[in-house]
Amino acid sequence: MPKELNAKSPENQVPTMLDVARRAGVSAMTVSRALKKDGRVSDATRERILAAVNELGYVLDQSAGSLSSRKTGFVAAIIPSINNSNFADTARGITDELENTGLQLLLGYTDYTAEKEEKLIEAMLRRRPEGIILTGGTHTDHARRMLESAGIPVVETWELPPKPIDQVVGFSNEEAMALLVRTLARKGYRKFGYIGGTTSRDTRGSQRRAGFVKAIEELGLPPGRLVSFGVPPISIEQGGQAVVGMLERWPDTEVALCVSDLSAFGAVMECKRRGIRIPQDIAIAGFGDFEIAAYCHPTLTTVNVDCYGIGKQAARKLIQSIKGEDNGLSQEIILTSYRVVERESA
Amino acid sequence: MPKELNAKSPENQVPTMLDVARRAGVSAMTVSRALKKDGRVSDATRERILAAVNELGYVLDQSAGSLSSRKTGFVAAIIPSINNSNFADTARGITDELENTGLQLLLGYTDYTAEKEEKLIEAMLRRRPEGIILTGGTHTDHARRMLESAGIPVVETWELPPKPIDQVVGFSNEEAMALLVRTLARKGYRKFGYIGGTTSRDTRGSQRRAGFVKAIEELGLPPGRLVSFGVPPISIEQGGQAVVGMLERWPDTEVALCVSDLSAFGAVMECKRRGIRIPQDIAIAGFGDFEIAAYCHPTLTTVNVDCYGIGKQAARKLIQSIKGEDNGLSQEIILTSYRVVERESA
DNA sequence: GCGCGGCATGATAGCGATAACATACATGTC
DNA sequence: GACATGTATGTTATCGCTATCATGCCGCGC
Repeated sequence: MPKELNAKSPENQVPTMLDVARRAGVSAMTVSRALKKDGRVSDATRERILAAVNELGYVLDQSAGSLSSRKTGFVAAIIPSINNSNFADTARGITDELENTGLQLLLGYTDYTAEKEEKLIEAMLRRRPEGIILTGGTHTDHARRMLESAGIPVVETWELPPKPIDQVVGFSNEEAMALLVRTLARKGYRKFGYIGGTTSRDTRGSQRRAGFVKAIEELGLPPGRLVSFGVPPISIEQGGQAVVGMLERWPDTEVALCVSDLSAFGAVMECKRRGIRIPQDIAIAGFGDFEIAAYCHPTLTTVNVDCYGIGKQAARKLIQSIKGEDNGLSQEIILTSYRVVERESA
Repeated sequence: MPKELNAKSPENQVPTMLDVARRAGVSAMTVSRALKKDGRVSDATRERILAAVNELGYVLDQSAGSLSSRKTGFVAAIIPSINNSNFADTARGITDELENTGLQLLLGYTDYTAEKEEKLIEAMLRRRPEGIILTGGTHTDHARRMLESAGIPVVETWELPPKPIDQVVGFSNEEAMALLVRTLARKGYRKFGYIGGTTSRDTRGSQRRAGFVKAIEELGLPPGRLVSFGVPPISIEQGGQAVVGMLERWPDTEVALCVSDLSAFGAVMECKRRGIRIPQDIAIAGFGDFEIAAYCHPTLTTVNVDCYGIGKQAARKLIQSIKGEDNGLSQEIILTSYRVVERESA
C-alpha cells in the first residue's frame, strides 16, 4: 500500500458515506443526493459535503450503490483478442458511444476459444452488467443458456449468426470474401489460393474460407488451393511460411487471398525477401484493412470492414434496449458495410 | 432482451440465491457454501443445489457477495491504448499471471492523456479494485491523492517515476534510447536524427527523446536533428511523413531513430516507395520490437522491451501485496530488461 | 389564520450475498 | 454411557449504499 496511507486515515480504513455525512453534519442520504447530478440539495449543503469529501479523500462505493439501485453502470464486451487492431477499433467504437451515458465498458478477451468465452461470460454476468456485446455467433450451450436467462440485452457482432440470441450488428464474412474473389476474377486472375488457420476456432476465418470456395465454384474457376497453417489467429510469420508452402506445392498460383491482413503482410514481406515480385509473380490480398495495409510497400489489396462502426452501432443498440426505447424491435439485424480496397498487391 | 427470457422466468426476474435455496430445500448459506470451492457441504446436498442452479440458470451475484465479504475479486489496469501491441502484451502478462488467483482484470485506456487517466482512475476506484496497475509515473494531483487514500496496492509500470506512489515495475526509457544511440555510434553512424511526437502527452516518448539528446552530447557527436510530427502516439503514416521532412531539411542524415516501431516502419516503407535505400542512403531504427519489426523487409533494428514481463511482474507484485506477503518491501523497484536488436535497417 | 404545495432533509428498510456464531447430529474414546 | 470432537447446516447481523416514504419548514392565496 502507499506509505502515505497511515498518515491519511489512522484506522487504516477507507472512509464511507457515513463518515462524510458526519463530517458535513448531515445524513448519509443527503450525501448520496449531493453526489449525483440530479440530486436536489441546497447549494450551501452541497458545498459543505463536497468539502468533506475532499478532506477525507472519499470515493463513492459503486458496488454498494448498485446493489441498492439495481444498476451496475457498466456493460460488458467480449472480443477474441486485444492484440488485433480490428477488434481494438470495435472496442473504441463502443467506448466512444458509451461516453456521457454514465456507462462504463468492461472488456474481456477469449483468445478465440469458446471455452474461455464461456468462462468470461460467466465472470461478467456475475458482476451483473446492464448489457453485453459479443463477437461472433458461436457459443457453448451453457453460455447461451446463461445469456438467455440473464435478463439483459445481448448484441452479437462481426458475423450474422444463424440463430441469434438477441440483437445482431455485423456482416457476412462469407459474402465479403466472395466479393473479393469476384473482384479479382474480374481483373483476370484465375488460379486462386487461400491461406488461413488450421482449426475452426476462428469462426469468421472459417466463414471467409467458405465464401472463397463458394465464389470460386460459382465462377467456374479451377479449384482453389487451400493452405491451412497455424492456429488462429495466424501471425505475420505464419503468413510468410504459408505462402512459401503454397508456391512450392502449386508454383503457378496467380493470387493468394489471406484470412487477414497480418498474414497477407507476412506473405508479401517474405516474397520480397525471396525476390518474388508482387503482383507480377504472385498477387496477394488480405482482409480487414489494418493500418499497415495502406502503408506497407507494396500497399495491400484488402477488404475494408467498418470495425469502428460495428462497435458504435452495437453500443447504440444496447443503450436503447437498456433505456427501454426498444419498441420491440429487438430482433432487428443491423448490417454493416464492407468494400474491397484495390491497392498495389493484387 | 432475449425473447426466451419470458419463457424461462415468468416474473421476468433474475433468480437469487434464495430461489435456489428454496428449490433445493436448504438455506441460502448452504447454497453459498456449495458454490465456492472451499465450501464444506455434503455431496448429496451439493448435487441437489447444483441441479437447482442449473434449472434456474442461476449466476452468482458477485457485487452483492463482495459487499459482504469486502473482496471485489478484481484488479484494475490502466494502459494508454489498447491499439498498441506493446501494451497489449503487458495486458496479456497481467491476465496470465492473474489466472487461477480468482482475480479478474478490469482494463481501461487513457488515450495518452492525464485527464482521461484521472477520470478512469476514479471510475475504477469506485468499483473498489483490490489493486491497480498504472502505465507511467505522471498523474494529476487529484489522481495521486485518490490512489494514496484508496488503501490498495498500486504498481506503476513502463517507467521509473521520480516520485513513485507505491511499487514500480519498469525501466529507464532514457537509458534504453541512449543505449541504442551508443550501439549505432559504434557501428560508425555520426549524423543522427530523431523522430517523435509533438507534445509531452507521451511521457515515455519524451524520455526517449531526452535519452537521445543526452547520448549524442556525451559521445561528442554533431547535434541530433529533432523532428516532431503529430500528436502521440504517432502513426505509421506520420512516421513516413516525418522522415521525408527530415531528409528535406537535413539531407545528409545518416540514421533516423524513431520513438516507436510503428513510426519507424512507416519511415522505412515511405523510403522504399521513394527508392531511398535502407540502410545505405539512410538507416532507420525503431523502439519496442513489435512483431512487424522482425518480419518487414528490410527487418527493423529496434530496442526490445520486456512488455509481457512487465505485466507479469506487476501482477505478481500486486498479488503479493493483496495476499499480504508484502514483508514491508513495498517500496522495492523492479527493473525490467531491454536490449538492442540489430537487424537490417540500421 | 388555515390549508396547501413545494422544497430540503431525515428515517427506515431493503438490495443479495457472506462472516460469524449457533445448533444438531454422528462418531469416537475411555 | 458420558463427554469431547467433528461435520453439516441454519440463523442472524451486517457490508455501504439508495428507494421510498415521512417530516418539517417556508411562503402563498383566500
